[in-house]
Amino acid sequence: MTKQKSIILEIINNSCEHLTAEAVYEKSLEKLPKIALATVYNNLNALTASGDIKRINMPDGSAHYDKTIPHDHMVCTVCHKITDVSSYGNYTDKKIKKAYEKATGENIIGYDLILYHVCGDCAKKQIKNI
Amino acid sequence: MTKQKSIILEIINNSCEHLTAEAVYEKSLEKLPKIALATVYNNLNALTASGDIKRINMPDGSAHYDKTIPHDHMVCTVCHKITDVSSYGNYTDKKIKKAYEKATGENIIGYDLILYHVCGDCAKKQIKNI
DNA sequence: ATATTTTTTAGAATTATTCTAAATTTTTCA
DNA sequence: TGAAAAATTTAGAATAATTCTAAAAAATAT
Repeated sequence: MTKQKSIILEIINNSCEHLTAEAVYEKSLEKLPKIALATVYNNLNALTASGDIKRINMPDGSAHYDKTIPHDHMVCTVCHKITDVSSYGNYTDKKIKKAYEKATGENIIGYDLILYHVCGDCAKKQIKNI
Repeated sequence: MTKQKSIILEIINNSCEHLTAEAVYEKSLEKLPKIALATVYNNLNALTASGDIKRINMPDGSAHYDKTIPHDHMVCTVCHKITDVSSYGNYTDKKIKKAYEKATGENIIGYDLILYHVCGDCAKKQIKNI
């Protein structure tokens, strides 16, 4: 575990946002002004492979990095804002896994779920434009 | 609806695979030897925007295009093979929407679900390697 | 403490995708 | 129908995200 790697992990674990590689790079520059962008990519890949962080792929193809505390994402189809959604409180995740294990006969290790909605701000704007 | 557009739509609707833009381009060359890669990208974007096809973003960041008949995807975490999973037979999709509408208080328009498993072939190989 | 291995750095290279401007095709409607 | 307008296609240049390379630095093992 190098300085670079631990700072990158810390940045992701301390952020409430869903950072892109570029954004992680910019934040890491504040702590390590000499860090290379390639190092950020290396470590994001390594941390994703080891399961310490999670990569989420947005519908527009952009990659964001996230903590591993299990949760789902809800994306506004208009402005693309990402909101975290707990997948725990209601045990939905266990239900989903069970339903799909039954349907497929496979052992479901995990899943990624991205929900789509129109956020409050965009809904307001849409009403105005009618 | 141009020749190019309709051929691209046909390729995606007649394929059982999950084609990348490049793969769609190669298939379309068989029918239209002069088609430009940019035309393929233009039309994939247009068809996605109009809802005639669907773009799926794999965990490794690669984009694949798919028919719009609603279904989910199961990806092998070892070889990344994609398998279609019906989301209809068991009404799971309605249940998922309802559960998350209750949890978030939002109107859920839709969702993308990617399930992870280890496929039969990879499971066999893993056993051998122990 | 020295050798070996791993990681970092900086910049070049690659890949996927988008942009641009001219040519072509399609659509509009007089 | 046929000219004008609008939209699409083409080819290639441009861009952006990511990976690769080779040397330097840091970490780890002996």
